[in-house]
Amino acid sequence: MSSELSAQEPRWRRLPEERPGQILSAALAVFGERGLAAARLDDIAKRAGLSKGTIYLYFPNKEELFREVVRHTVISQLEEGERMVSEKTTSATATLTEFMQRYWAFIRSSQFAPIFRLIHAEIHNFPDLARFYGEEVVARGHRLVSGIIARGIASGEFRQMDPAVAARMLSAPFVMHGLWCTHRECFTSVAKKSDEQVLDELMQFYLYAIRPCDANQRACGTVTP
Amino acid sequence: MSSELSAQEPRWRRLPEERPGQILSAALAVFGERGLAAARLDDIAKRAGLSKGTIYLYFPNKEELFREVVRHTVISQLEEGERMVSEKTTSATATLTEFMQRYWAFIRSSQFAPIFRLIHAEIHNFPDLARFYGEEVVARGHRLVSGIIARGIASGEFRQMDPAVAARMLSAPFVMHGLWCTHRECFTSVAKKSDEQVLDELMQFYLYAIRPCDANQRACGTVTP
DNA sequence: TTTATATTACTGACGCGTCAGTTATTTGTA
DNA sequence: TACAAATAACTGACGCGTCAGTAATATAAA
Repeated sequence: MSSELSAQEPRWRRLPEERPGQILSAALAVFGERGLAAARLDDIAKRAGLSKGTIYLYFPNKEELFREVVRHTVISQLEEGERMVSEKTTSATATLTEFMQRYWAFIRSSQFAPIFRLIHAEIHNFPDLARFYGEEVVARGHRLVSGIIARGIASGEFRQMDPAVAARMLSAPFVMHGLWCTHRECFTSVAKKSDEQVLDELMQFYLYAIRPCDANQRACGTVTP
Repeated sequence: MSSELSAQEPRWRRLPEERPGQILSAALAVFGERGLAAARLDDIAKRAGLSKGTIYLYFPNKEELFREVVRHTVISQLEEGERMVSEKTTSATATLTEFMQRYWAFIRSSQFAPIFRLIHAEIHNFPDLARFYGEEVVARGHRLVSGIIARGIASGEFRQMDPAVAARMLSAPFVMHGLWCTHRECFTSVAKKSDEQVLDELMQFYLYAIRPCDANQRACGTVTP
């Protein structure tokens, strides 16, 4: 009924190496759209091009699959971040500029928004994952930025300030603008802006916010000890 | 069997005026914790101190209850915001400072985080609600800030810049820090900070970011047309 | 032929929504 | 004021659909 003459294309192939990855990325997509509870394993299976039973060959249950989706995605992002870090030692401003460009690209990638949504949606039910994310991703990212900022302060490129605070003040608008841009149809504030424009606005605003107040560098902004 | 001597305390009272509000606030709490799909109507009923059937006397189904929760909460917040706006006409800086204090209080209230979570979690399933939120709350808030900023630019209190951009750059870090502070146990970056400290950091950073570059006011930051 | 891999068909728990029945309150009547 | 009768508000058990998870079966590879 299905295939007319079908030169015996096998109905399916054994791909035990690739399955976990296929399942995880399909699951990320479906979880990201529907949320954990409303996501159906049948939909994940269909999206991954296999059947529901197969998922249970690789993951013990839905909850553990969810955990693995988050861990896997977050960790792969971390590793990508690591690569970004081990870089040249130009001026702090140049380093920061490049960091912001890459950070924005990461935030606008297809992985960021769903993971953000999932973690915040399930923060009560999976406090361990949220903790892991908060420490291994958010705090870690903040520490990375902190380092650049501290270097810039020392060199006189940036004004005197708490680098940890400065890191949060960079991260926060990037993340929020990422969310807004992911749903431009809802958030009219960024509806007519391109990603490049938004990045530009973010960079200009931030660089102004951390620059020394006068050319010949003396501490002026209030310093948080 | 149940009540020993019980001077016939009635098992329940007829409160048709108050029921919708009770149900809505219980629903906000449960939806906020569990998400739409995982929330049980029995739990909402229990929390509101009544039975599941009663909910269906006031709301046609779970989905419509959800819509009403979002609309009701968002609108009541809007009205509170309106009241805040119709205020004195002091300097733009003073107005902005007071706005930031109230904005932070609102973001740290018990209503903000669950609503934010719900809207972002269900953005695919309830695009109408998300749109409503994006336009009637986010964009509207941004317009409000825009106005203050524009006034400050005109008076020379703030540097030359696009007020719409400035509004987003205020909103974004406030919202993100609100989320982080709501889950301090996960986000170590703000774990040891009090709400007041965080607000202080936000205000100082932002006010520095929008102040004119030199005392005798000339445009200096790059201006986005 | 054997085994690992995958599919299909099935089961059982769970929760939404319903509605027959119960309880509080109001209204009519003495 | 007392006490039915009528009505409005509310309850909770149950039907029914929907999946998560499992068992039985099929197919590819070795």
